[in-house]
Amino acid sequence: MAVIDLSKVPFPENRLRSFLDQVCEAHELDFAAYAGIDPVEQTVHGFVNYPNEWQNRYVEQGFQHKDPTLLMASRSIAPVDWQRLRHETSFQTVFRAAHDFGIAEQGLTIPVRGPFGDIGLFSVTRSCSSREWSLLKREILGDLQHAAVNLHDHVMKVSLHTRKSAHQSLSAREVEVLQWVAAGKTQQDVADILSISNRTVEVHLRSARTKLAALTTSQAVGRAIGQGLIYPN
Amino acid sequence: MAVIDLSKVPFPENRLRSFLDQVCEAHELDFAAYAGIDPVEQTVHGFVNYPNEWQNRYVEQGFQHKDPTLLMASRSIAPVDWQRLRHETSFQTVFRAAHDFGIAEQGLTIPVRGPFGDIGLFSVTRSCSSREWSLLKREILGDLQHAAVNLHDHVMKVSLHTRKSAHQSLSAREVEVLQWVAAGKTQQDVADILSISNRTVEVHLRSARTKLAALTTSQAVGRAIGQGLIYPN
DNA sequence: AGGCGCATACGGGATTCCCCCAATAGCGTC
DNA sequence: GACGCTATTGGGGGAATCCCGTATGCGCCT
Repeated sequence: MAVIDLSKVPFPENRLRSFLDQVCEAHELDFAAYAGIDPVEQTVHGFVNYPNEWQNRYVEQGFQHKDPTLLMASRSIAPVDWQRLRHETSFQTVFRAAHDFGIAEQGLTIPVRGPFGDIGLFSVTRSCSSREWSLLKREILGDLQHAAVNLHDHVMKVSLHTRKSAHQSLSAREVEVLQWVAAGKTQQDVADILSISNRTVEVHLRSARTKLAALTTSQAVGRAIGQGLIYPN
Repeated sequence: MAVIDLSKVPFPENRLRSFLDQVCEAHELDFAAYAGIDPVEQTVHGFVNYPNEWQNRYVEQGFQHKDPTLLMASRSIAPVDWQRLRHETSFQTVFRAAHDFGIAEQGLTIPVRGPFGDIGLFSVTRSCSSREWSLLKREILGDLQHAAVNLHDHVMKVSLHTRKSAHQSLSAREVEVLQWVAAGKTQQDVADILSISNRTVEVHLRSARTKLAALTTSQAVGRAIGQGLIYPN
């Protein structure tokens, strides 16, 4: 998965970086970071506030693949406080390294999801005691949540044109067929249900696989569910 | 600024209703409503604050299928202010009817998405001028966002729990195989990847299908994703 | 009017999957 | 130690899928 650092892009995206600074300043935070995961393009758009040295180190070590804060938050609905991850070994690995760059263990990651399986992860950190942290958190969590949503909304709107070219949606018939297949029907079953030829069913499936860039029908079903095109059964 | 932290409230079912009341009271709102859409079970769990007469009317007329606030919010990342929907004919239809029940046109709907395609829609209304509304909105949007996330998180955790208890879980190996199949690998591919026989892969798949009560592997993949056992690729 | 996407239908051949069967070895539990 | 569960491996045969095509009609858009 390619990691694209938006802060180095000569676009108005540089405003995003300064937005992070504003958030930190307004809420007495040390650092903030955003990572937007685009499931279609398999890319991660990120921009952070952290020291450059730590950014480099982070990517060098491939921490984005094992960072428990990202893993946990990408499966969660609500914000994830890093304190709850203390006991995990991967947490130790990443944060022992982070400590050398002045990054504290107090922090949280807020996940935001869009309608196309896109995920935004907004993290903030602050060096302080646990007590202070929990007080501060209660006070600013609403604002952070709001900021996270706006951030992700903005980033996704920006990369909407990219998505449109890559994400061709399925035809109504293809969705219909795929939905039945996901419900455990064979091609012949679907043909009977829809009163069409089993050959035609196969054509629709083939087309759906192509559009979803799936090698097998099973993968196509998984992708379609992941993108909310069909519902699991 | 009063913040009701749902994460700390242990929820018996009927508390959800009173939580809506608390939100309204804390933020000077008239009504609040939550609708949780579970794509797996094809169900909608709703809690509202509205007058009972309006609830009945709403469902009678099938407004949930044309209500533009729900349609728009279910496609959006950020909160949707109802003012932006004024011009739509479906908005007129619904809100002309709503007006007779004392429900104002000032309102907004906050969408929240979970990792499995589940969507929560949290709506609040208030009878006031546009100016007042936009001022109030700016002040409480963060808290509302926070409340929406916690609400959805809680509802989904409850329904996930009931779901999990009903299903037997797969073995580690079965999950592993299924995850690779969902990634588009053939049985032989998986066999090579895991350095086992393709026959063994097939046995695991068969076992997984049986446990998931799936007729085909595609359905098993769909079910596994729907239950959060594996992740779409 | 022509181009394009979609839905429909058909075929042959290669591949894969699915289901029946049986067997061994490890690991934890009763 | 017997029992149960899991992981592993194997064969054979039939069914289904997948991939390579071709072809027609229909609607939409420029």
